Amino acid sequence: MQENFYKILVVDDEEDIVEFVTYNLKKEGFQVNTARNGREAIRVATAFHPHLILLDIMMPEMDGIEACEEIRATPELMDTMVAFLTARSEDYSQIAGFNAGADDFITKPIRPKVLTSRIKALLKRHSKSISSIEPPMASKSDQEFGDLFIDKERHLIVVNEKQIDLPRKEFNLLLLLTSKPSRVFTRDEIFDHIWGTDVFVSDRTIDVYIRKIREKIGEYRIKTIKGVGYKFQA
Amino acid sequence: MQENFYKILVVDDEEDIVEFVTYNLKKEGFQVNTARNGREAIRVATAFHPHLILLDIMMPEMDGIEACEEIRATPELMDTMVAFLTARSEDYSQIAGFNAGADDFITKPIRPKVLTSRIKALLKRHSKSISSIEPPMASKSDQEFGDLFIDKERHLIVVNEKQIDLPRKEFNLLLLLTSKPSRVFTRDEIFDHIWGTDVFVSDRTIDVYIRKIREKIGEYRIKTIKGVGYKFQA
DNA sequence: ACACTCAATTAACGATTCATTAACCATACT
DNA sequence: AGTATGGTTAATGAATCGTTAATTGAGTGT
Repeated sequence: MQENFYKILVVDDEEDIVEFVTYNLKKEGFQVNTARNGREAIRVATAFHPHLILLDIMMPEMDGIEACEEIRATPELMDTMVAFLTARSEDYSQIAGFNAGADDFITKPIRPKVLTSRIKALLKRHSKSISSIEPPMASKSDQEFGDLFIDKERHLIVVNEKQIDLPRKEFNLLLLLTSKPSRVFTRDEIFDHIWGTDVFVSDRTIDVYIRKIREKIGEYRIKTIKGVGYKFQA
Repeated sequence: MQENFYKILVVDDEEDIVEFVTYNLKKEGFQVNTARNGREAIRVATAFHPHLILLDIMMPEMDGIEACEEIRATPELMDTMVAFLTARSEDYSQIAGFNAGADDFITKPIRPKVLTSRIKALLKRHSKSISSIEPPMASKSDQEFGDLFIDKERHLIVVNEKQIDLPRKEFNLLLLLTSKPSRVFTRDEIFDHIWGTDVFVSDRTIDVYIRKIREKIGEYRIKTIKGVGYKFQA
């Protein structure tokens, strides 16, 4: 299964859980988006068109059951699967969940292994029943280096399970360096790649970006080769 | 550099660009051939045996990345350099180019001056042998001498499985000596290649660098030929 | 149209590393 | 022994990089 084709929307009001789940899904190569409550989930889902929505039941604003019902009532989200995240104790909610149109339940506490294998099984089952799933486009999967993930689609990185947004230039520069780890990129190459041959910026500009990136991903990852350039090490 | 010795293959599906680039390269005395897509490029390249292929990324039939991969997998084209023509950094596809084995990239819009100077630098680097000395021994692959590896791309050497960084001048000097093992390089030759003919440095400078290199790679590897120069032995 | 925010860049200075030289030592050859 | 050449170390000078803060400018929302 080419995971990076599949899009998953994670919905929970607890930031910790969202991050934890997102982290683990991304590590498996899924495209992930998040929402904090049911209402937000609907909004994001209609734009993001996920294959699967992981939905917490208890949430402010609009709870999971309601959200699921609305999703099921939305034609564009017809083929979207919904799996509820529930605490083990609240099994009573499962009944309501299935009635609302859930495809599966995943119980907290969440074990990464269980989560991903469950999701893969779900998606596999689903894709068989749906004819319209296209082969994944060749889009290069997100890169991963130890505890650093680079998510091109969402234009952010994940360091130590924390999402960090990078401005465009920082992101492009990081992307360039990581495109071939250990390779030394000269300042000229960097200028060409990020600014192009017809733009001239000060010498110190690159240093400043390197500084900002190092602040965010850790000092040791980008190495300076004096008189030559910079390289990223995995 | 004897430009009319070098053969360049220009590959792009946009007629305008091909003509523009071809015109400028011919004006500089290069032999130029063209192709309109990746598949054609492979075909022409195997017959034309260019020193350098300028490859657009986005093309019908077979894109630049694929073409590059195939070129890299073709033994006869082992020593051919590949430079991608790419739009600016916003398009991430170019970054895949490095992984496909690109030697360089040139960003559009193309400026004739930049284009030709870049190409000359590339060809010079490639025929990595030093201008006056010897026929270009091609392979740009890393060099290996017993337990000494020289990795140009990462700008480091590996001795006894230990990675050691060399400052620029040390690195260049080592590269010069190893470019033709056992050949004796006179002090004058070393000066010419490392410093150029217009810079004058003290006599002892070379000795100091030799000392530093010997410290790092072992004493026995660089031999002094008194009254003549130095040579590296594999 | 306004302020507000933040990315992008530059400016100014500090810090580090590299390159080079100076000064002296060692060796080989005549 | 004397001279020429190379070797070694430490000190100086030069180039390059790092850092912080300030400035500019584009975009966003009111």
